[in-house]
Amino acid sequence: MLAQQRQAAILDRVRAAGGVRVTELAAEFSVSDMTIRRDLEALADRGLLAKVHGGATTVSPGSAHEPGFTAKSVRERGEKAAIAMRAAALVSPGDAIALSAGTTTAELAQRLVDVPALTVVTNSIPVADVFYRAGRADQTVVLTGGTRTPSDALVGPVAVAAIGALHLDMLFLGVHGMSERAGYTTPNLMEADVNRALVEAAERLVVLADHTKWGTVGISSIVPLARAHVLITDDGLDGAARELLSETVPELVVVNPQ
Amino acid sequence: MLAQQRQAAILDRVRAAGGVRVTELAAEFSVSDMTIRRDLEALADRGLLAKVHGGATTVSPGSAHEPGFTAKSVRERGEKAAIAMRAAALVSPGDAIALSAGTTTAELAQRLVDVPALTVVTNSIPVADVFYRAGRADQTVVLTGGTRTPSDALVGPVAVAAIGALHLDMLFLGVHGMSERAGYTTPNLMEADVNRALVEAAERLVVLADHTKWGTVGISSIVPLARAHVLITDDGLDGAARELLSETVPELVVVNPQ
DNA sequence: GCGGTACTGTTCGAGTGTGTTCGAATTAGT
DNA sequence: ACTAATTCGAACACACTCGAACAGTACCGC
Repeated sequence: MLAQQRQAAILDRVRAAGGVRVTELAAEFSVSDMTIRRDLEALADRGLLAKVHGGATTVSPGSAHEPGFTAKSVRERGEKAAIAMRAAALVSPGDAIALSAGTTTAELAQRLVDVPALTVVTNSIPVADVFYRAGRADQTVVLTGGTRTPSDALVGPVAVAAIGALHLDMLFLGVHGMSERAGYTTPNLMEADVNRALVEAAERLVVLADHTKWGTVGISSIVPLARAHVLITDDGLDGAARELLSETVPELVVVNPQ
Repeated sequence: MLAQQRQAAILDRVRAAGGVRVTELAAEFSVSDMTIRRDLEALADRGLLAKVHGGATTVSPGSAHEPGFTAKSVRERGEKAAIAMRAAALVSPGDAIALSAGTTTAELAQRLVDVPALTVVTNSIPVADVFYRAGRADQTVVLTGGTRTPSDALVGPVAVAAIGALHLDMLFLGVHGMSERAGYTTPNLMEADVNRALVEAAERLVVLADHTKWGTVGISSIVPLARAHVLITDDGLDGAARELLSETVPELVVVNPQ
């Protein structure tokens, strides 16, 4: 494989998943850690991604509000991966599902590309990209319309209207915060609108939220905690929160990242 | 084997695999590395691939197979540029316009990123990308929803419905073929639907078509020739066609590339 | 025959990419 | 707060790749 191709592939992965680890990439491409570091450095020099300890993340251009991909997000990748893995188990061949925008759902998308006859609706360009690149003829990917946010989500009345005409088996919703009072929240008003439309369009709501989301409150509420049918989180969640959630959400799934 | 044939074969391989190594090709065609390098250089000079250390890759890894992107199309690049330049002159600050999918409209998009307060509706991910990368706060870019075609256009009922709710000053429509009998055509049934919806949503229709489109008939008609308010083409168009078009289309603009 | 042109192969010094080692820096665990 | 485990980047060695220059071959028109 050419160095150039490897770098392009790395960039794709960063864009799709929000972050990558050096060791992961080294194993995947069968090269040394040093080579991956040099690739990341080259890409970072061109401003295409941001190097952080342990790997790299997408460069978040001036989006101070969006709790963007900092070094932290690379560390949390293990948790997100575990959550995504568990969520993927809920999907069966032939299902029609929706995926919201977010790094966790992008991670989930990568684990769903092999599910036969899947229909996927999403407002996230990176998520749509994951399926598109897989190029399976038996899968249908519908991108909602709308205007683009800094995090590559499509929002606005066009997106809401497009979703309103659809009906789906299941929605996998990635959120930026969850709390007892505010429910599931996001830092973007328009994105909350779209997410609410997705919730309405889906039979079942599966929320994906690692433990760091607990206590975080974004400016805009999507739906109350109890509206989710399933909440998948990780075991970093403290006991009190776990108890509260297990009483509020019909099905609370706590995964153990390794 | 002729050098020409070898270069064509190399191009095929690059397109199919996304990238090739010099040493691989040298072994396959039983020629020296130097010869392969010279082939790659010749192809790169024509913009058909990108040379990288160790081999070559497709010029834009990610954007899929452009139809008939042969050596000929390089000459057409100047024509497309001239057409796009002329089309850009029709746009004023504050306009709300639509751009269909296609290479010519993508070219036009690049010339519109500096127009203040522009609102752009498009079903082409690459076109949306052009504006998004420019990142002007005073411009609004709306991507229609839908499923993705191999040429990165969004099509289907979702796209048609999204467009149905919008009203625009002007549509710039790139077509794959035009003929007296079939009108403006495209090779993709679903894309024709979307294009027709765009035509309905726009006050004025500006068709962009270089002279090679004349006589080409795609499987699906969009609208008759006379439906366009303006047709912009280049001076490679033969006299008979030019006469016919000038009698059919309200305004025929023939640009001169260079 | 001759000269011209296009294509190819060889040689060689410079450039580029990769893996390894190792000490410093950062992070995780208790 | 301290220690153990990762991770980082600089430096080096090695292999591969590059392009320029030169030389050889084949084909063409005259």
